Amino acid sequence: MYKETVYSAFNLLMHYPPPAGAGQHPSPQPPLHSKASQSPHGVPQLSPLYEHFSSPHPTPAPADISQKQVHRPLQTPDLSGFYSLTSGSMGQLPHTVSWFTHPSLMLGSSVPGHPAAIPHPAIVPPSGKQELQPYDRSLKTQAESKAEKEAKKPTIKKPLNAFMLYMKEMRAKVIAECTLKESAAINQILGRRWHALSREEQAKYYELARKERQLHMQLYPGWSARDNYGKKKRRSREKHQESTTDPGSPKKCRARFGLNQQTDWCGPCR
DNA sequence: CCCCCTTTGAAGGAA
DNA sequence: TTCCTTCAAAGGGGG
Repeated sequence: MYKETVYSAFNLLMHYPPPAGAGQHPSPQPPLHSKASQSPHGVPQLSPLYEHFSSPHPTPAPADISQKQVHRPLQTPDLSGFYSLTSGSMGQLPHTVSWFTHPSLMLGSSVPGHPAAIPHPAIVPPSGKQELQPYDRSLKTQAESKAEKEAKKPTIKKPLNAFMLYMKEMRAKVIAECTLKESAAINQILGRRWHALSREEQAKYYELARKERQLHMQLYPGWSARDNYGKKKRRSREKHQESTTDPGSPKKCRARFGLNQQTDWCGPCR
């Protein structure tokens, strides 16, 4: 059933491409959920994409989809459109960064008892593991059961941003080139390469990320990034404090030295 | 077993 | 409006 929702959302997007000019600027796209009105590049923000989901398309607006999307009629997936989008209009991005393969958006059937029921990769149990066999439930209080039920609620992951999509695509290549395996080191390289990309090249990923966010919002209308706060164990605040000797990340370093985050290199961190 | 590291960007809350 | 915090992915390292 979820698949149909994905296909529907996908078809929706195919019918309602980004506004004219979208994707021509590599600047981050306007937040779909909110608030900021200016991109880090200083490029005027595009209008919210919700506008493109209004009539005349018969598909209900996001607010209408809430809680009722599973009842939407099945739509035939338009795979030709999908492939043309990912390998054509979106450049040479591999399918690994497509909506259908991106774990946070790749949906499986979650219909209970359905023979083909496959858990949704984006909706993962908090532990990421299968549940153990229940022990004596009679020993649990109602409050405990409630708390446990709450804790076991599946997690809907955040949609990937442009850089995350870029990382997903380029990681294997960097690993092959550098024979490195540590993700921290790989990510540093990817961060530098990201800044070395032209705006046109980055635009592909910003556009893809925008569509990811849009589809995510379609699929989970009431979802908030805040929902996942606290689900990860975080390191102590003390460790987050910057030391005077450690230059920190290039981002922080640029901020400290008053450099442009988008165009300036951070010498000490390079 | 599970958190840390490391990156950028999005989002939300506080000031 | 600005600043800060958290979380998305990834997988080796280390407690």
